[in-house]
Amino acid sequence: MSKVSDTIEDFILSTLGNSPNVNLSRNDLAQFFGCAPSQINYVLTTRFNLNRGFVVESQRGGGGYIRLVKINLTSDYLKQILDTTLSNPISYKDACFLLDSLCQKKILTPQEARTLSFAITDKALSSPIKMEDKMRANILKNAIISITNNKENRK
Amino acid sequence: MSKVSDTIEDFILSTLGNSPNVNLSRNDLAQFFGCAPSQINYVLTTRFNLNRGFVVESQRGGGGYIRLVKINLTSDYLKQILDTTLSNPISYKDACFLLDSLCQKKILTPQEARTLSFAITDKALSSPIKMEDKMRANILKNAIISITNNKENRK
DNA sequence: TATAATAAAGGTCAAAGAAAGTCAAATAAA
DNA sequence: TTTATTTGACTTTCTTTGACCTTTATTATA
Repeated sequence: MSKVSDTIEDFILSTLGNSPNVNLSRNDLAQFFGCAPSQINYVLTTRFNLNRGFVVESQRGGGGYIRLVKINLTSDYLKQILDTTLSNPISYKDACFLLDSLCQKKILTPQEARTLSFAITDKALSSPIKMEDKMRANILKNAIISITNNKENRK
Repeated sequence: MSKVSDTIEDFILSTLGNSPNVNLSRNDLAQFFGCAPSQINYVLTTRFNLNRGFVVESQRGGGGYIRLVKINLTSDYLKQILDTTLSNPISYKDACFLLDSLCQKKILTPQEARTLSFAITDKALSSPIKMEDKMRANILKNAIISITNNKENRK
């Protein structure tokens, strides 16, 4: 019983294809999937956020739209991620999406991303005091800095 | 009078069959066996834990699920390491030596070892309560199991 | 033409619903 | 008696829905 949100996500991803952006209509999508319009917003905020490498623009009123842009500013993007996302606790799921997007932006190799994803599961970080998310952010921040720095030095 | 937990375990094992993973619904299982949902968790933690070669993933909320992944450690050497060295706290230095030796034994690739070494520095693990060594052991244990298992599955 | 009303988008937020997780008490088995 | 199992109340997480809000474009009117 696949979730509607997942279906919508897949649909948007497929309409996006390889192009760097796409325009959508919130109402049309909601109509098409027989859901509340606000569910489209839910999908956008949970699936197409900065962590996952997307920016959402929109316009209200007649002829309004929602525009999805895939971001690709590698070094600025990375700086931003380190300063924001990874300066706060982060859940395993969000961390995986982040790793994935860093991978697509060639900041990490798929193998590095995969290895890190294994190093930061809740189980791996299980601690008597509840701070897995905090540890995870810290580990990723340090690891990513080390990895990218290492690549720089090899050039 | 065979225990319900054993019956559930058998059932899960048979639905798993030879495939490396399976998706389950906690509520459906509980309903089917006429037991409390939490008993499913009991079965999972007692019968499908890391020691017995399983990893459990799950998702709550609408469309939630429980996913069982079977791991298989081929190397006896690795088994031993996980049961001894990595069942105790380990310093950064010792961890690096261990990663190196796993590398020489082709259990990890150099890149994997390097990535992990970045994930387990004292800085990455810095915690208000002194337990870096313990965290480090745990992270390595879980990451190495995942990595090696993943290689198996790709064969 | 300038302005006011209306329509046509999209946005927000909180409540309800749908799973799974935790933990401790009660019970059963060894 | 000790250990393992079973149960249920309570919690957390994720999804879905709907009522109400804001912004923008278009249309009607003075």
